[in-house]
Amino acid sequence: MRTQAGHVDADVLDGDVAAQANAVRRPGRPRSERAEQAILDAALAAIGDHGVEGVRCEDVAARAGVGKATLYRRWACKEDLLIAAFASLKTPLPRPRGESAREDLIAMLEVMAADADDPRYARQFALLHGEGERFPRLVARYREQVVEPRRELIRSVLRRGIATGELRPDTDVEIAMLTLSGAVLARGKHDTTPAEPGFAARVVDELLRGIAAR
Amino acid sequence: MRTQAGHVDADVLDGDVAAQANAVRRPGRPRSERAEQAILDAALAAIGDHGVEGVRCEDVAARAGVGKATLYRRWACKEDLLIAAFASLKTPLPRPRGESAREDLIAMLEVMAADADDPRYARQFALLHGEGERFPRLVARYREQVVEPRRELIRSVLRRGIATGELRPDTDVEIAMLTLSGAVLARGKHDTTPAEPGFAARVVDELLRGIAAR
DNA sequence: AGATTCCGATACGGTCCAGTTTCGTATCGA
DNA sequence: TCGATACGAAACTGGACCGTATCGGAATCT
Repeated sequence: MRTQAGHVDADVLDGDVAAQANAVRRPGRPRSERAEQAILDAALAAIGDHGVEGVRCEDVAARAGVGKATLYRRWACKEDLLIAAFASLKTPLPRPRGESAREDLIAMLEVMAADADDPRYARQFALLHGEGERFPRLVARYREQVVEPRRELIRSVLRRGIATGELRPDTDVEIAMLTLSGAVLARGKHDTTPAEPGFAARVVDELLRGIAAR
Repeated sequence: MRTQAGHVDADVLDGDVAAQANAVRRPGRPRSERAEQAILDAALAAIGDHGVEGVRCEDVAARAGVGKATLYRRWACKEDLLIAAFASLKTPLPRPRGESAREDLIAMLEVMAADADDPRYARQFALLHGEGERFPRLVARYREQVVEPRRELIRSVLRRGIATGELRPDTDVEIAMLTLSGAVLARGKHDTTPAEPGFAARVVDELLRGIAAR
């Protein structure tokens, strides 16, 4: 029993909402909302600098200008903190405008490519490729809340394109989705491809028209 | 000065070759070749189980049925051991048969997809996505010796296909390469796509003919 | 035989770091 | 003002793990 009274697991998921809904105000000095946000921001910065495994709670507290106790009063362990930090990093996906599959896909990939260039996100990719052993709940949550929604959005755009006749009816949606998102993943930050401008459009167009002659 | 006499850095890269070339036989009991191989195998198994960061030298020695001293007599530090372990894991890439770009690409992707399903390899992907901070030399070596050769091979197949007229002359080789290898990367082990049979062929074909209607 | 180097096993020192505790102080409701 | 809780700072505990040292014994050379 590590969490204190009033701090149940749900707080990890959406602490602010639960805190406000929980109208029974506790006596004593209220927790600093500023500190809370500073900790989450510091955690994200630390992830960006040292990777998920490399985050040190002491460092996070120092960056946030906060004592470690303040941190552990809110989250029971490191993984809970990381989960909350990722949850606080909201990336609104572009709503497909629905006019053309091509444009929607380009918009999607542009957002994903921009995210991949943000170190706070780039580190998260490692979670899916072996690093996540120490934080299984974090990995599961990341997949549910970040990876899968994006994939499903791409799938839906592809399906709509098939329905409207813009795309071939025999398109393998799953393969096309993996091809598109994989290109962004493979580009990464690490090699000689620094933030090319038309990257997303070129990927989409190359897949759309195919590279076979004729 | 940690390495012993006769053990220079080159040994880390290709210990066996250097040992045989170094014909000056040292007095005393020779090092066990069996132990050496057992350690490398154990290291690869440990990487597969716990990831690059999760490998414990103590565990590697135990798996190999070897004392830790035997391990440190050969490699000065953990990173050197990991480098040697990766180096010992040779994956012969298929020689492009050159008859058709399509077949060569499929063969390439099949090998890469099979590797991605091997936990000993799968963990390595994490190196490229943030985990490698602690082992910079390992990351550099992995990129040089594993990632780049594969990419270049794909590029060369694409270029040849353009030259023979099988592929469109205005194909963006880099984009196509990222798309193909990215699909393998994105598939990963982690989601609901367990070792599908025709995966590689479907990726290649979808890119070749395009998904746009008409 | 004797010197030398290796072997597996085990104990040890040192560092890093998650999580706890303590302390003096600040902020709330009553 | 009083009780309760929060705050930052810092000390502390305990475990994990890298790398070293030491041991008795084995293999190989001269």
